[in-house]
Amino acid sequence: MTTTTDSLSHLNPHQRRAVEHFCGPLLVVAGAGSGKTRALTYRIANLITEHKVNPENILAVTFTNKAAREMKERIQKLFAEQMALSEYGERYDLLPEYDQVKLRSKVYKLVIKDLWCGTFHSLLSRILRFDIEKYQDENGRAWKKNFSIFDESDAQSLVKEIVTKQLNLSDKKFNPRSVRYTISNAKNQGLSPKDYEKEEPNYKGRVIAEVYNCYQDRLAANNALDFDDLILVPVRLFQQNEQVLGYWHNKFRHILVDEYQDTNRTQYQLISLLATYGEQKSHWKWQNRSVFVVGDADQSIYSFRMADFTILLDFQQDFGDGLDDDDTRSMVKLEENYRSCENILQAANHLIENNTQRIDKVLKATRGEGEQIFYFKADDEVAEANFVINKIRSLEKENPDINWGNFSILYRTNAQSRPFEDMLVRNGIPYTVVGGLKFYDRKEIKDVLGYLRAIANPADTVSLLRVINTPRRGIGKATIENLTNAAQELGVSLWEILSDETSVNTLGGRSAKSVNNFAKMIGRLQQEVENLPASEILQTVLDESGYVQDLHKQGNDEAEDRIRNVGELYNAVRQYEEEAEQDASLAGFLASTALSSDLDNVKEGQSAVSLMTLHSSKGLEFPVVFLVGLEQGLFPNYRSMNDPASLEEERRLCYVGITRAQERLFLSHARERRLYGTREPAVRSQFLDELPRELLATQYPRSVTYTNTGGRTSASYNNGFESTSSSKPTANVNWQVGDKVMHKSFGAGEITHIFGGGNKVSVAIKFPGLGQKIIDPRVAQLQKME
DNA sequence: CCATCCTGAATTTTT
DNA sequence: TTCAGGATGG
Ligand SMILES: Nc1ncnc2c1ncn2[C@@H]1O[C@H](COP(=O)(O)OP(=O)(O)OP(=O)(O)O)[C@@H](O)[C@H]1O
Repeated sequence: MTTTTDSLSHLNPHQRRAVEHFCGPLLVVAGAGSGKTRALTYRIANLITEHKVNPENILAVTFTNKAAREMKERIQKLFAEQMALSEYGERYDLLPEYDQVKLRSKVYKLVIKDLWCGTFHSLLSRILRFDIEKYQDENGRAWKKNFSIFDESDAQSLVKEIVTKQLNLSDKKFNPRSVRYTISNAKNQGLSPKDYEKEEPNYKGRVIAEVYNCYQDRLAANNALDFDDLILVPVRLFQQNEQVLGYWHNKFRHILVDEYQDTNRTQYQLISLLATYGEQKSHWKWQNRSVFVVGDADQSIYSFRMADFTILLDFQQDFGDGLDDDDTRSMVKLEENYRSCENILQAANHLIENNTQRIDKVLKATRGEGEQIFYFKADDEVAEANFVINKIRSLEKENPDINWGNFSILYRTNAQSRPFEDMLVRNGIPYTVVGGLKFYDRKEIKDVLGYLRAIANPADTVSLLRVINTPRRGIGKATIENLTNAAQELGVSLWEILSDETSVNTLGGRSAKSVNNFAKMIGRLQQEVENLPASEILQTVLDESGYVQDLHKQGNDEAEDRIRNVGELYNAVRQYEEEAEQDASLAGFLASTALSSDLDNVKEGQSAVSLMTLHSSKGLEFPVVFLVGLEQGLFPNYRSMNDPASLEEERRLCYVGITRAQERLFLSHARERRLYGTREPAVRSQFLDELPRELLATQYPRSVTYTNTGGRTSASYNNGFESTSSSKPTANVNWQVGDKVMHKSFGAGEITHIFGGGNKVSVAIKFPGLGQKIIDPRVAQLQKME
């Protein structure tokens, strides 16, 4: 028995059909947790072993870099397991560590290295490093292969500058953020500035088209692309250059796309071009070629970024045989859920049925009923956090085989993480927040990357301006303006002025010397970019720019932090060089930083509670999930409540959240929430009412935790649907030294002393991280923990 | 040229 | 509440 058939035993018959699919189009549709991603992963392995497909002919698109990494690891493991049997006649996990490593690295060289597996953005940036110089846009703009990738804040600053400085418009009327958003949407629909103007033939439309046009000019002048270009440029390039398309069409014989419901029109076009060579359907050739997509329309949650789940619904017509479900050979449905306990699954299924824009699906449970879903109503966001962290503590304590990494807290907006973080810190529980401020978005990191970008891509004026006087070198606004103006007058890049000593001497005034020194440093490194490894370039930048020195001089905690972060960046470069699958160049590293998301830092198996938005949680799973902030206006978000389609997307988001849970699900909301510093009353989310009541518990069926001897449980655990009176002092309890207690604002602690007796008791409690406090249990709300 | 204080806007979601 | 960007004064 070969291992392929062995691994097929990890699949149900429908999955197996998907996995064994060889040529032609195939759509796998199924609800959450039905093993779509697993099917896709196994199919890659199966193509290679059973059908002898060369890994370099496979293109696998995932939604996040993390998903790509995990998929590659999974495939690596599958092959290592297979080779362990064939070469050692032994199960992989029984081999000594040394042989495991040897096998893994062998598999890496043989299979993984050549596999093109990543997000649309990272895969296409790789393609562009090869071929972008063959591209020209409709205005003759062109790019070189050392292009920079501008992140969202670069893009927004550019738009702002164009609106206010170049076109002298009011940024009140043309808010740079929303203009940038509009441009981004246009690009994601494949519209050029001219196309956009045709679509919006009014004043505003004309202005935005004008900004868009200038924006593209500026990008090109900087030899830079934004995120949207990474998709759009390849599509245009493929459309205008048959040879280039031919090369990639020929290379990628088998294309696989995960989370297909969240692709947009340009991404779809790209897949379509690669798979069909842009030919009419009647000319398509499927010999040794396939398109395999998996998705779930009910989990489409990225329409704000122009994702369009009708692309998934249309797959059968676009690529498939278009036959109905009973006769089709180009679609497989998976109907068993392997992730969640039945209660959780039922709640999710019930909720999503409230959507009208959907096709009904079957999703059956394979796991037991599980515990009831627990619903909690808190007084405010602090009490909500308190509830969640208490629960986490007690579950962790009760179950020896549960660790912090099994918990996740999911919310609608990043801003909600704060109270949970505070409470986790207080309790000394390790946690990771995904999203919010990304590592590569920190000021010090962006500064240092600014140097690297200016070195890799001299045309990158944005980066040059960022670092020319960071740290301060006495190059002021006036000087910079002089230099920039000169560049503009001459129609050359800023760098061409900077790098010419004479020009700088003429224009630079008193700071000419500083400018020349700066330019020499950058120039020297530009010469070395081809010869030196990226880490060495970074090291030189750090030594010569004075950046770290300047931080040392500041000497405060914040500066210390920054220095450490810069050190982290150095490690990241080193790691990149070591793993350097493909493109070990500085430009390659810079691309990876621009495209990295915060999720990528969350390593499997690290024992820390995860906090993230519902959007970030897509595709993940956790034994215990807390879905928090279920309030009207927050979730569903008020910006989505007036439009039925948007409301349905919010509901899908809720569906995604619920279906992340494997064993336990806790839902919570607050009656009052701080917003911009003021307290606002909050109403429970309609989504709570859309769940089947009988599945929700508001108090524990088996009284495990939190029961006071005095009978009544703490106020918040009463009939949760009624309003609760929760500021009730603690009931009469016999306190003892050593008791573990929970305080409303200080969190968990342990009693170290008892003072007085009878009615006049006060207790000393030691709170981790807060020290010892003396508290009157009749005033404070104190709960005894089992 | 640079540090500090003050004002007003911001929170939907992200590759 | 937090933070970026502008005004102000050294
Ligand atoms: N045939 C199977 N037998 C047992 N467990 C399975 C099987 N297929 C998948 N699983 C498990 O079920 C869980 C969900 O699988 P997977 O992530 O592939 O589902 P999915 O459909 O991609 O989910 P989502 O829609 O949420 O992205 C995983 O833990 C996976 O290991």
